[in-house]
Amino acid sequence: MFERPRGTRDFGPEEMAERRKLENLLRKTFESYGYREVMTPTFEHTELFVERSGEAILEEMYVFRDKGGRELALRPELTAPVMRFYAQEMQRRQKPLKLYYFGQVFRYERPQKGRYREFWQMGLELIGAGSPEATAEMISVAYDSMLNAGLKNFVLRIGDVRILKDFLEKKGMNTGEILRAVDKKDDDNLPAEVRDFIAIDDPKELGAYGPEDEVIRYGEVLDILKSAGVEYEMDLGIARGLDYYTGVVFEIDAPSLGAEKQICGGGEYRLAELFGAQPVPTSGFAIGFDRTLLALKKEGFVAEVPGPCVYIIPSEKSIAAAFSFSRKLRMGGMWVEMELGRRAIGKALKKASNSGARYAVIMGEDELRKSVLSLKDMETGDQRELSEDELISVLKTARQKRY
RNA sequence: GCCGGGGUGGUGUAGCCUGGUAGCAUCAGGGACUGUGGAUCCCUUAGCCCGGGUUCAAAUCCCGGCCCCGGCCCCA
Repeated sequence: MFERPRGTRDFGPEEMAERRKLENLLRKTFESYGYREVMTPTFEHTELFVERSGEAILEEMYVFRDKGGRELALRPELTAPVMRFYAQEMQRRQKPLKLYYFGQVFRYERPQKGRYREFWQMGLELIGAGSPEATAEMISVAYDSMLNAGLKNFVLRIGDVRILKDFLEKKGMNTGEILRAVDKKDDDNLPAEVRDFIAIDDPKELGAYGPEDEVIRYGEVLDILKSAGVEYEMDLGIARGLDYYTGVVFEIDAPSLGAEKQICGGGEYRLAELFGAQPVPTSGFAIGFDRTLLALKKEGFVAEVPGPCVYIIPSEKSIAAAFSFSRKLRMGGMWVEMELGRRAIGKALKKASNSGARYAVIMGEDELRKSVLSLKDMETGDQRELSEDELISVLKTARQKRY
């Protein structure tokens, strides 16, 4: 027997129903804000990701050399590919350009709950709009995504790395170590003044800090969101690892997930230049699809498993007729199952019942003699004999109601 | 990369400490029920993660590997 490679998963029909349901809820939210989907390759030149994130990520990527000697990597994230796509082919599109994506990404890390080597991200890039309202809107897409997905227990935190870094620089403490401790809220390893700074929870108290224009922008973003009813916490301790974030940043946590609780992260960044495009204000975020689903399932998220509209049970003599009748119904868009195992009627009805079928149609010897079909309502148990046309109209009505 | 827990039919589990016939439930297939479903009863298929060691004998004890789970590190 073969085993799955470490950190990968198989998804059965029930799980796929859940995944598609969440995917559709998120897509609808993104599209309600005018984002349009793009897709990029699953692998890229390794250099693309190194350029974006630094040499260190080589350790955490699936990298390989192809037969032509090219250095390639399975994508570990989608912002760089999308920005590469933008730089290459979409620079002259009308701004703001709103792009979203959904796809799997790969990271060579030690798997644990909510952390896999192949996982899915849905995210967006807002290109060519840097106003406070643009950023506020981008954040509210993420917030609404969680609301529309039905997630109850989540926390949106909003910070600003430009203000944070300005503060730390002025104190001469802008080191990676401090940044990590800040990001982790590791109070024991933080100087008191840093602790006090990241504890500020009202933008009005930022007057004494700088840069002034950024403090104003940050406050505006927060005001807009607040007046729109978006619930958030101010958190200047969000460092978001990378250098290319330029201003407002945010994260969403699902506390129920434990160690791997971050389900969304993003902010304002500068990346276009890195890929050879004209400088353009950009922001975006990525939702960890799998973690979001895990959090939802802890709250009872389920995908309804639909059953067929009709289950058709032929006798041996009516197989051909049943086959073509089934096809006729399917052409009308109906979900139709025909008994394929030549089971006795009792067994076939049990099958029909287990499949969740609304109706069963029996095309047996008796029906054949009388030139009728028997329609059995699987919920009430009622059964009556109808002509083919009558049956079709009953099924069409039922379908409009429920299917 | 580090620390800890675990891996028994498709699924969920008992057995492991104290070595000696792998048990239960569920699902699936079939039958009781020769034209009427969800009940009941019966039958069948199917299992000790992999490799090595100790032993007369290993699911059980020991070592290594693989995989899963919780945490640390990392987290674009």
